[in-house]
Amino acid sequence: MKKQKYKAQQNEILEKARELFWEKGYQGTSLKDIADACGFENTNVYYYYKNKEEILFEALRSELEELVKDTKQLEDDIDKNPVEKLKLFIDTEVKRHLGKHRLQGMLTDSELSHLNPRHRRTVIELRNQHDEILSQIISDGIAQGYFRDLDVKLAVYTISSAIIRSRIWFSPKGRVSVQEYADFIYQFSLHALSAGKIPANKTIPAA
Amino acid sequence: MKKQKYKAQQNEILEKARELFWEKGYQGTSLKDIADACGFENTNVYYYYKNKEEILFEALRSELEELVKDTKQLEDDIDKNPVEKLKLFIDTEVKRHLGKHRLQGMLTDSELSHLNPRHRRTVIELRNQHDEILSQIISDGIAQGYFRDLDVKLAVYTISSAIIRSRIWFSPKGRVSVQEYADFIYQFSLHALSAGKIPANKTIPAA
Amino acid sequence: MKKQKYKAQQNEILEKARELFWEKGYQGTSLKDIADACGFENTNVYYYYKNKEEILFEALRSELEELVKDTKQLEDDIDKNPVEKLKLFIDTEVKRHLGKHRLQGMLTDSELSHLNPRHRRTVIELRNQHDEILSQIISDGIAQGYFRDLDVKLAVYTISSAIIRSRIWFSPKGRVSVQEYADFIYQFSLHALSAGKIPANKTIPAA
Amino acid sequence: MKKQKYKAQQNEILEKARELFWEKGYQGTSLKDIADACGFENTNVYYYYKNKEEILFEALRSELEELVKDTKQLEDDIDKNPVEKLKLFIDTEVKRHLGKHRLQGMLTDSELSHLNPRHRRTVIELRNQHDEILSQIISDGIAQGYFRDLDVKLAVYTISSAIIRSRIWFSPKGRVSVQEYADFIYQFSLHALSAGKIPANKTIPAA
DNA sequence: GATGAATGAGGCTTCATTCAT
DNA sequence: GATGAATGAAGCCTCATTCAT
Repeated sequence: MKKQKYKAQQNEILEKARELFWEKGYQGTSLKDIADACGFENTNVYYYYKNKEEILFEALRSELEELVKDTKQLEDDIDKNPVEKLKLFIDTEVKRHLGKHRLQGMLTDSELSHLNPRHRRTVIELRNQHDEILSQIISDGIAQGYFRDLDVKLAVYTISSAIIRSRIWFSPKGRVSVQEYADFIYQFSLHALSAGKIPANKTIPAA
Repeated sequence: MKKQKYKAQQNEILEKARELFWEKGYQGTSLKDIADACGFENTNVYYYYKNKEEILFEALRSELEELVKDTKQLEDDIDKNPVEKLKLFIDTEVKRHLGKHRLQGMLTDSELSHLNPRHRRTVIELRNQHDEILSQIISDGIAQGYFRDLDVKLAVYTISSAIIRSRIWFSPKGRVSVQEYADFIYQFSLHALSAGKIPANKTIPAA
Repeated sequence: MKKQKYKAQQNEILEKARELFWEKGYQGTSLKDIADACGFENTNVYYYYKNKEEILFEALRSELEELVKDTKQLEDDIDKNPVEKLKLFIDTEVKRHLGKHRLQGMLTDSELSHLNPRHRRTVIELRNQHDEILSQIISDGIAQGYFRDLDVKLAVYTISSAIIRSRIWFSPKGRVSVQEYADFIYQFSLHALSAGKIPANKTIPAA
Repeated sequence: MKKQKYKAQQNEILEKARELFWEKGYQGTSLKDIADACGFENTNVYYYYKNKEEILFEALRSELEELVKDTKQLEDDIDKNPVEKLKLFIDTEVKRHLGKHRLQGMLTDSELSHLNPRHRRTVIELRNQHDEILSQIISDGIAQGYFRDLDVKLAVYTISSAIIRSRIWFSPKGRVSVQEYADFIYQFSLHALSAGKIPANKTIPAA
């Protein structure tokens, strides 16, 4: 039971750290910022984490794991066609990134350099797993004639970029809702990928 | 011309700073890093720039100005249709970002917060100018029936995101050349935007 | 009481800082000087004070408050005539400035410019309060015929100047004791102020 | 003739330095401040002075020499009695300090520590000479029965303090003119010094 | 479980000064 | 006579981290 409280504290630190890391970057966030957000002192953080780098690592790892978990199930779902899967994938991702319980992290780019080599490998491995899911969807889509024959890797990057960078300009109070944005990305990607013309059959979900 | 040497040094500092800012971020780059890259001491940088923030500002400003200058001419070009303009726009941008004389910056996102208010306004103004060019192309394309009726602003963000983030994974020595990547983005965007089916007339440039 | 130790450290820093500020001026005193005098490292000072300016402010504020507190009681004392009050005022001030627990500061002049506006206002307000006490004594003395009719403000400045600048040349081991000096200033001022001749009645304290 | 221009430049530097030293203190004034005030570059100052300390020394020395020169003549003037001399001395000093061609310096107190030992000795020697003049006037006054028997040294310090510190609060545009202030100090000092009552004979100059 | 107290590394910046031109 | 270019010392300050309690 003691351990539960310990874990809970760890999680609170992690959550606050994620918010701050996203807002101000890893270097722009001090341990004091994190501790302040949690309502205790600076030094208490060290009771829960070895150092700042470990917090970053846990933040990245846990977020990526959630992302992978959420989308992994699509891989083995044989009841859905690639277009449906694309829609679900994008929906899930966008909501993860922009929705109420928005992921705070995915700072995987520039912040990766602050990880020690072992941690860096772990995170990259997770990111690859994640990319692989979308990759598989697109490959299947091409094989089954839904999508045109294009460079799958580039397509994955392009779609991911749109989703990740949306955080920069998206405002929850803005003109566009999360669902609308998810639909937009879906439609945009679908048109971009689709073979010649978009088959107008009912297996293709409308936005 | 004594001043030329001064300007040259300023430019060298700017260039090195851009590389470092991109690699390690603004906060992750120390003045010592910049000075080391230039081969002189720390403090000599202050002979050329007032402070670190000014270096960031100049880095962002000059790059955005180049970008705007490069694409601005498309705005008034009445000999080209929106599809052609889209291709040229993407080509120019991708090459600027990934090509030999690659821009080092465009850190416009998280680093914007390190600018003082006046500088921030200037940079945002430039970025808006830049976005406006692509925005106009797409609007015209819709009006003229080339593109389907979609949210122009979101489309601009999406395409820009793909281009900007390409820096993260693109490697000059990789499988894909700059031109190939530019073509990919063009095709991807064209399919994403195009009205129902892509009109097969000769005014549409192939990749 | 954990807080007591904290306050004690703050006070030690303040005291050392005051000595150093007086000796070498605000700008001439580095944080390292202060820390060295306290026997710890540079950075530990920031555990107790926000920055150097705050130390200066506290030094000035606390000294002026002591001074005001010491002399404020004279204002409402109806059992003493202005001449007696003048003697007490000068006695108190001189001892504060030169005595065993000598004030280290009163650098109120040139150092005022290093305070931020809010702090500056506070210190000036205190200084005015202080001047007002002597001012009132002299005004009363004139009204009651003890002193000749002169410019009260100039008289306050003149007497204060003599007291404050005494620090520059006064040496505790010198020819003149603190009490002797206080007496001198009193006699000097009394002669300077007194109406025509010094009334030889017993209410006038000898030096 | 060449030398004249050199001297002229030296003097301009000195004058500007004095103004700045007085305004912001020795440490608060940078060589760039001085050079800016003179309209040339930083480094050019070294053509005229060995270093910053030498500028301070020259500033102090030249001012004190002027002061001494102005008042020295009083010493041997046998046509004036001590009271007249006191008036002239105070008049000269106050005008020097506050008048149109106001001395900029007399920073002799805290700034003395920035001088090297040799320079410090020179300045102190000059200051003593200066004090000696006033000292002699007062001594004579006592001997001749004009003044009461008091501690001459303390009297000199007290009067000097009033004059020097007047710079802190005196404003050329204020309520009190320079002449009025000089008169005030004279009257104040005269009353303070005078023997018993002020002899109402015509040898005593009115303010 | 958490705080108090202190430290050392490092960052940005200013500035007196030097040397070449 | 004056500027250009560069440096090294030093200053203020932040911050991750440690250790004792």
